[in-house]
Amino acid sequence: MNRDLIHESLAKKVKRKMLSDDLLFDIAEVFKIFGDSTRIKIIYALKLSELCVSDLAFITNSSESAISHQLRILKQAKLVKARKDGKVVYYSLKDDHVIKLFEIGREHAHEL
Amino acid sequence: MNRDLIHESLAKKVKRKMLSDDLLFDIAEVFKIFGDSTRIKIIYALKLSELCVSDLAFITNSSESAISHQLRILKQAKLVKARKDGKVVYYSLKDDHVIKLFEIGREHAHEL
DNA sequence: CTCTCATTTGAATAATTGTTCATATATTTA
DNA sequence: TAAATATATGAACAATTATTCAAATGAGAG
Repeated sequence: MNRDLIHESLAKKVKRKMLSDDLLFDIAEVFKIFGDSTRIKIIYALKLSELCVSDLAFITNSSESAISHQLRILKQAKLVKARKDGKVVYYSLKDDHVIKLFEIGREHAHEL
Repeated sequence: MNRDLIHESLAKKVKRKMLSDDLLFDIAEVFKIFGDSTRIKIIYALKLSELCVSDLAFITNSSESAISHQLRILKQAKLVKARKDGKVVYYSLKDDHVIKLFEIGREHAHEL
């Protein structure tokens, strides 16, 4: 790991220009949220309409518990917001940013 | 999992409009690639310059082996391309799409 | 041809993570 | 108040995955 650098000046220059580890970590975290089939399904469904947990369970063919766990993760990541009405909790996307990220991922997936 | 639907007609309508499981899976796969600190570091470094394995190891403070493993994943996902010159293999980003995705992730991370 | 160097590869390990199951909470209804 | 329903939660389990280490390629230099 500490051998001589092949392109010392270039490598050092790039290293200086790197974003902070913290920021790069946070960026990776954002993508990690999108990197799961169930969550991507939830996001796309919520792009179409505000929905409650059992709707999402039906739409994605998963259990209510699994959906609830994933919604918690999406909420913590500030990608979805919740609205409670009686026993039912309605979820929706937090902002258009989420849709934008989804669409670019979709474009790229389409290119494969 | 098979109880009555709360919003039957809405849920069925959304389910009909869902993208195919295969496509949604592929979209999640794309994001999964970006969802790792080491790979995000590699991507950002390659955004700044074409670099070889040991450059990347130095820049990201990882072992050459770890970088090589991750580069294989990035190459399989068609996010980077390789050019060999003697003993050295130079890596670079495959297209601007990668940068676009990175930048949107960065914007979102910034908002947290 | 042998030595060195850059990279790759495979197996092993450790850590993370998504789902399930059982149970808990909260709210409505009888 | 008790029963029913929608959602949430915690622990356990299985599966995935990133890194490390040792060894193998592959290419240039002596």
